[in-house]
Amino acid sequence: MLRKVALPYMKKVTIYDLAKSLNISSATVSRSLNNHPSISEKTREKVLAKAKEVGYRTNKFASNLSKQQSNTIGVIVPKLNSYFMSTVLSGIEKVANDNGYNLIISQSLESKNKEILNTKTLYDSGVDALLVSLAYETDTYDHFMRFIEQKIPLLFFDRVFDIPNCPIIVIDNELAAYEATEHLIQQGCKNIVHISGNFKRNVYTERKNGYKKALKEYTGKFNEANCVEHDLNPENVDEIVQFVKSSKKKIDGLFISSDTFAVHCVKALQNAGYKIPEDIKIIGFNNDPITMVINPTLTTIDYPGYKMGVLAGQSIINHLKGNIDIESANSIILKHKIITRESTQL
Amino acid sequence: MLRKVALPYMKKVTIYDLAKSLNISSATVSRSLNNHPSISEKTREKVLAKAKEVGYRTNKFASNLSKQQSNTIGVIVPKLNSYFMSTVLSGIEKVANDNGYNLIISQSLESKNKEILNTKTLYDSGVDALLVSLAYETDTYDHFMRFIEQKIPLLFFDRVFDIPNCPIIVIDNELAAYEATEHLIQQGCKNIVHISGNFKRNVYTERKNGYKKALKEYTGKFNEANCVEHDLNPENVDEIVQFVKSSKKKIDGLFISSDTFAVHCVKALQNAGYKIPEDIKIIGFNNDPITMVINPTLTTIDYPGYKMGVLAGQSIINHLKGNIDIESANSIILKHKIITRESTQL
DNA sequence: GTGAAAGCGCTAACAG
DNA sequence: CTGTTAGCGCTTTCAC
Repeated sequence: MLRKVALPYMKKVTIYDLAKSLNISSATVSRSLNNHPSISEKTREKVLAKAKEVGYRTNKFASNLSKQQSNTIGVIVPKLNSYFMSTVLSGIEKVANDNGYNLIISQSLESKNKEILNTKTLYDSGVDALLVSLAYETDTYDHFMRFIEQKIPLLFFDRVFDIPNCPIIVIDNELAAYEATEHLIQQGCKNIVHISGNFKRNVYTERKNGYKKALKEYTGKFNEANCVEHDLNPENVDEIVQFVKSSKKKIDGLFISSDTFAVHCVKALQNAGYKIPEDIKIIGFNNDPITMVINPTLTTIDYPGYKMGVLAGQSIINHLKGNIDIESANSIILKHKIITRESTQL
Repeated sequence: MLRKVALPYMKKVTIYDLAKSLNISSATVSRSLNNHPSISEKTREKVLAKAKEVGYRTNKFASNLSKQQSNTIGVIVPKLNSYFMSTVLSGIEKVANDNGYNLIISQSLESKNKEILNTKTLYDSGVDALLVSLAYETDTYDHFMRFIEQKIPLLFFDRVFDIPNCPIIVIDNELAAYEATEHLIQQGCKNIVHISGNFKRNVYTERKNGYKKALKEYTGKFNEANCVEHDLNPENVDEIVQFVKSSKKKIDGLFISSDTFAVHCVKALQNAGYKIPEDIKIIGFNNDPITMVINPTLTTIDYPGYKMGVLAGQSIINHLKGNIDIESANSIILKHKIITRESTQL
């Protein structure tokens, strides 16, 4: 049987109710509730006590409507369910919550269109600020201009755009990639292949650059064909095995831009008869927990997700609270760290 | 240099502006914008066109204040950054977004107090409905009563309470555990130990029951001491190794309530000289992707996280939209599936 | 230190 | 089909 759901019925208590029962004005109640300086300690306490007694809860909509701000922060991420992203989110949530902000989280699912939609929704929802990590596909930033025009703080993290005056939080991907490649070279690899994501995204191009730089510096040689742009989808891991197999020059090193994908590569290559690290040395990226339980354990780049989230949250909240050093806020570069494990060492 | 951040300056356009520039009333504008049936196609189009032209965006606060509803759904989860939870969230987000709902997500971090706080915040934020998966610690449900009293739809998923009239979405943990244990028995295990989380939580007690049931049915014996209550924190995996080592009767089977922890157990036991599955057979729970890349691949119970999220979202939205079969809505039990892999088979 | 009153932008009952 | 109008609950000048 289908029927309409009953609606709330318990009468909500408003500041007027409080005012009436205390014989004061609603304005005084409001001020007391908000710790306005020009209110006597006595009345404030009276109000607070009464409020507590009757279970008063402030109506955010009325308050937001009046104040024209929402105390919520919007977040757009490519995917919720990746170790890295959920860790970042966890950090953002922590500081947001500690500072009395709500979070509205949405995922672009790597689609530019969805990202644009998310952007609209969050704008309409009246978020006070927006935190975003870009979708694979996104190659323009018109949809963010609305926020910039309205001076709604906008911050990119990890997968970022370089928009003037728009702060970003990243790691030094180029340097990290340089170190990863350097490590492989030092381990004796003579033919290192780099497997990465969509080169539209800063993180992947920068890593490619680092890879290239290390190669040039150490060997003087760099072969564009050794940079594989891939969707990093585990289902397509066979393409990598094929690539390795069919290479004329024996491949003995793999620098892969994602731990999860790297781990699948390890598996697939082992199944194809390759020994890791004897035949091929492999280094991943992210320091996903998975890297420690696989066999062999995976050398990787530690990438501080939680910290990135915390910093993103803090920066934007500082910004919102108005106390920010504008000059220095434009970008934060977090430290990464190479973690050497069995997959690159004999 | 520190200074206040500039505030928005672009004039917002309201329905009054639209009304004026079209020489109609604001009510008509409002109706047009909301596709009210009793509005002529002509005016509606006129309004919509104008709205688009001037970049009108509805003010949610005013609308919510007036309608007394927010179009947002609150979610409380123990942790954002677990494979399972982020997958569930991904599912919830998908349907919420498709149906024009926003999501406010918060994490309890397994703490009852934080959960209570989250509960308050979300209530104050005026969520239309609440989706929750309980913290480890939570053992009372007073903090949810507010929602029930106010008839704000409340739904639990995965880690649930049995509150009258409160729908839940779960899997049949007992049956799943039964099957897991049965599988180990059939593989020849004579002394199976169960390692699980806090037995306060339904998911863990139910699994324990299933384990017990299978043992009783097949062997007639059940030993309480073989049920290990553990925090499932990888850092404490040594405790398990110790437990196994010091057992008088040789342990040859392990049913572990969490894949991530199981994987760490596999590693630690291997390091301690045990062969998996030769010495000890191990089965996990969740079908986390990690199970497929570890060596040996881990037998586990497939646990449909994304689907759970989608269903949770759909149920609650159906509820909100008023078209729900109240009688049948009280619980949804999703199908699980045992996935046998190398860790339990010779 | 406190009160009166004018909004904030939208919705919905009522009237026509 | 459209307009008038009274809120929704809170904030914030402007007086006193």
